[in-house]
Amino acid sequence: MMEQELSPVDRRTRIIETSTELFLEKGFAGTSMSAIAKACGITKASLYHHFDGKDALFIACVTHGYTAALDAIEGVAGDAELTPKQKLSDAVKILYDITVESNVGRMSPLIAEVSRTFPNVARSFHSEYIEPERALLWKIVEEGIASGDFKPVDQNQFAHLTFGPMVMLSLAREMFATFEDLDEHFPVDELRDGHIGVLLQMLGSASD
Amino acid sequence: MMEQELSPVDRRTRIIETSTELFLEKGFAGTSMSAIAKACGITKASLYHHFDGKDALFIACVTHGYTAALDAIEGVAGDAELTPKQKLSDAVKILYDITVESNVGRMSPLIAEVSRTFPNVARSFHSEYIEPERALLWKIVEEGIASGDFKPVDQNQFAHLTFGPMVMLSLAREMFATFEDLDEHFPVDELRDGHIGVLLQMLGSASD
DNA sequence: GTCTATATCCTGATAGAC
DNA sequence: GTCTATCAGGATATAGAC
Repeated sequence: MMEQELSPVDRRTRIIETSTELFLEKGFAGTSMSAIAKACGITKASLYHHFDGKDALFIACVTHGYTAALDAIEGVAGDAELTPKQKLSDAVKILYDITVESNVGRMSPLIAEVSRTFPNVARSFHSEYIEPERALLWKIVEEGIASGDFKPVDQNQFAHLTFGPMVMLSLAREMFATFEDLDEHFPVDELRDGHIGVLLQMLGSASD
Repeated sequence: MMEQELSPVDRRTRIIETSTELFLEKGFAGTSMSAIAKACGITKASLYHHFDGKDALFIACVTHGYTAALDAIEGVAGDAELTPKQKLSDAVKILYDITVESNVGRMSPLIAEVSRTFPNVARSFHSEYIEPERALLWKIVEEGIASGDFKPVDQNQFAHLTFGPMVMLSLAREMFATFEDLDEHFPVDELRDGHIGVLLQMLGSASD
């Protein structure tokens, strides 16, 4: 099968995905437009045809994938077939996937890097991604409290203890990405499942 | 009082502290040697007299402060006057201080940024800082388990749930450093105290 | 130890042909 | 939309006087 011609939007998406990889590897300032162009197989001038500049490209990278990630959690939160306990368990599993594995989730150190230079990037990351994510999770907990499945907890405290471990795991796996024994030091599935157990215990819904 | 002459080692320390601030603000690649020299009130050439290059300076910044941070926790872990519960509570408080407020703790996004370029920096951060920190905390928990004050828990799981929230808090406060309502979104003391409560609950030592 | 001056390379970004 | 060629500025790093 021969190489398919790409539509403009697909080509833009390809550039975004390629440059996101590079940003994640070398940081924002450490990734040059030349390097991105080369990785995309085009010249710098062509790259500048698609994006107004490095800042605009970076912002596109950060924004890309917000909705897909949020939709995944929304799918669980809105599933009428599931009990609150199942919803929470499934939602946290998806959040681990998003935070630890996906590009959106792995972006946090990059946001920190540019937070002073592009405060608006941090703002949008917070309002368009972090806040909706927290709200979706909290919706599940609130429902469980209302139905009597969960006992009342403080919202900020619960978010702190839910997102904290998975964010650290994501950060640690970026920091120590070159370790050959990364999975031994930071095993995602094992830590995630134990974490879910503790959260259900907190909500007074520990054992079956 | 007139400006005191600085010893060579103090001058080096001053450069390290000044450049650490800049690295934290703009990242590694985003901070130039010119900017560092200017902030230190010397020229680039003088800066290169003290450090072999940007890499060496950065590594000095990361390494600087390991011991001071670890000594603080060791002081609590070794205090014979305290009960295991008090030790744990005090240690976590100190860990919050270190992780959220101190330069060493705030370095994580920087390590992530350079993790592929300088894998040895990540290695040393892990072996000289992260691992000793985990070991000191675990020593407290083990003692509590041995004395019957705490019930047995899994080491990795406990570390995941202890360090996770504080690391995320540190990262979030870096990411959203420009927010005027930062303390409202991420209040350190409140989240920390609630977190300690949950940890003690996990260890079966919840209420007095 | 600090300076001025400079070397060398790479950066983000653009002009204009095809 | 992609290319070659080019710009002005900034990057790391060094040479050599004081």
